[in-house]
Amino acid sequence: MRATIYDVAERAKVSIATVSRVLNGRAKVTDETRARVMEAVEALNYRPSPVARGLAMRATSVLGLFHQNFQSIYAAQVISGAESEAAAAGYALLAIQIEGKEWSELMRIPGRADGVIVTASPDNEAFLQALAQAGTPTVLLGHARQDLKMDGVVPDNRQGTIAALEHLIAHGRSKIAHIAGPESSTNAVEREQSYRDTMAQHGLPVPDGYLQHGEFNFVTGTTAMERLLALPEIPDAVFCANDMMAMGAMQAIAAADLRVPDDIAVIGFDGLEAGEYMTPPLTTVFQPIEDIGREAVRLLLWRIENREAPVREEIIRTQLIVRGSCGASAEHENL
Amino acid sequence: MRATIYDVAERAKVSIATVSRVLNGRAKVTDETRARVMEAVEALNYRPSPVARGLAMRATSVLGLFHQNFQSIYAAQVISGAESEAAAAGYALLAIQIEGKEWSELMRIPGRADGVIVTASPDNEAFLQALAQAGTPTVLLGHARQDLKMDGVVPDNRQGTIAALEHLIAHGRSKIAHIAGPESSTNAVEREQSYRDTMAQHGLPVPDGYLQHGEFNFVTGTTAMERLLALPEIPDAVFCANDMMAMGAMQAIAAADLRVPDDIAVIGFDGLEAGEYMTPPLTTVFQPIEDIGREAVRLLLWRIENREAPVREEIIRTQLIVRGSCGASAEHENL
DNA sequence: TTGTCTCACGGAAACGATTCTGCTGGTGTT
DNA sequence: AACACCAGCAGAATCGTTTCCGTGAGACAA
Repeated sequence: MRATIYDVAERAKVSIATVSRVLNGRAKVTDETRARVMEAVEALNYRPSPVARGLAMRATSVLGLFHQNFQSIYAAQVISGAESEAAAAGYALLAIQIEGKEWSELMRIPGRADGVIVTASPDNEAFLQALAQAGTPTVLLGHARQDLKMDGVVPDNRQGTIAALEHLIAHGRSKIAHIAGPESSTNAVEREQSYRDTMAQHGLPVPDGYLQHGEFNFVTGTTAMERLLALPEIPDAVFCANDMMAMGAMQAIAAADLRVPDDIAVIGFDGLEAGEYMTPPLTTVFQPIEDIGREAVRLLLWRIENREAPVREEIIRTQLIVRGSCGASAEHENL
Repeated sequence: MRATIYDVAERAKVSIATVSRVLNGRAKVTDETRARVMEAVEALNYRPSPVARGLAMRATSVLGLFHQNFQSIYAAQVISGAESEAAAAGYALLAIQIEGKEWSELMRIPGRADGVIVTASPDNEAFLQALAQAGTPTVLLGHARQDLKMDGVVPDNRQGTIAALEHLIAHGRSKIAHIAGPESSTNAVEREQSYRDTMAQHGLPVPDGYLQHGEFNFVTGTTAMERLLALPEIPDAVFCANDMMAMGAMQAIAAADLRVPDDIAVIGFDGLEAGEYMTPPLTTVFQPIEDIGREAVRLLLWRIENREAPVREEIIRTQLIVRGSCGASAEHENL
């Protein structure tokens, strides 16, 4: 079996309290005793039990990350950023997919973690309520919630959407459609609303059918675009709520023997690496997804230390990256 | 604070032992006492502490998943499959990126988990040795290791590679290049070796430069393809060690004003959804990545129950999916 | 009635850490 | 020489469970 603190104490001829002190450096210990303890630790290959420590300290050094499901490059990047940041602070990361689980099932996690990060979504409301009631420190991937005392990390969807649309408008497009994401995504909802607002503000119409919905993946981008292409008046630009759908849309446009950007301009949202290598390269609203994961962890760790501090919301800036697919890249300008 | 088992016992007027019995159903309890206990549990919103339980039972109901890094759709799918399967069995999943960490740092995880899944790689050797020495139940994403008593889950790289190459050969291609993955991936190494073997077996040459290496992502697929296109004799087919690089290669081919599959046939490996929607659709060796994650968890849970059983290796079958990019799709045949 | 057996349940000892409290012996002051 | 003081360490309580062992009460046979 694994060596325990008792084994170490016995070998070093000290009490377990002293072993603990040496390992945590929380109190004065003679150099000589320290050396004896360290020797025993090495010899026995001792590693403190995180579980026992967790019980004694009422803290697990574990964070939980909840997201609808993990089968996307978006989720992968959030996890990657969050895990790096957590590990750097000595925390481990539990990854949990929300989809297909009852909230009561999800509530078995808080007992294992010191805090959790949860993607905001109307679907999660019951779960969030339970978390709030349990007093689990929680950071939302989405807007902060004063009522639940939960902090938030959220990309600037509105600003990003406005940048994309105004860029299209400035370059002469006016029949601009939108392929939105699912209603379960607060980001998608916000981008959709910003699309409506911005179009209205510029006096541009949103004809029937110009607002299509997808599921943030390639194939629903394609099918949504196909619906747009079946409209009586085909749009001259499409703003997509994420890059995967934008790539799917480009595929549908090519399949219809139309050209991007000449016939239809396309702009995505995310800034995925793959978009850069499309033909033409995808213009996109970049959001640093890994940084969002990192920032969520930072905020959560801060919250764990400052339980009573007022709710915080971190807004992550987005940035329009102009490439070929919107018909206004540097190369195009030079033609 | 959270209610403990003592609070429940007090309210139900029973001992904590009885509360434990009721909750775990391990012994006979009167219906009447059971009801009293359950009432108290509800009223106090009691949830047993997984940490205390873990200490008492010497089991955490947590599994660890280690992978080089999580910034790929491949990693996302492994995590997704593993998490689903683990959750179904009542386990939670810790996700840990190996890259950038010392093995001693990684060894802080085993104490938190009942077992771990690790992607096999020469880079991880020291870590694997430490895991074996610690006696942590371990399943490799790769070949089983008799010497370390670790089970393995591995796709049939050889069979998949042979299927892809023989398909190309059967359709008249003979100047077949290979874009391999990094040496840190045992899957990549196996595919590369199988490529050499199969080419040799068919008496086909592998000229200088026909073997290029990438890093399993889009951009290195593009650059590797560019190197192939700069060769004195351009290949008439490229077999890529994964789909992302294959898509990158197609991009490079298009940029050189050559046509897929007419000038150069392309086959990938993975079966990613996105490949289906390329132009032309990507022919690929499909491997069920999520199932690999699932199977690894199943194997690990079995191993935890059967510590002394002989080492097992699960081989996951791959399947060639013929689409447009190899020049032999059904549509093409019908021309 | 007495003894035996079984069924429900209570008591208490783990599990492996942290940490509060208090003891001991050496140093410094007067 | 007497005392206070402090540094360094040991003892023991504690965290919240599970589970072994034991006990009292009731059922049943003798």
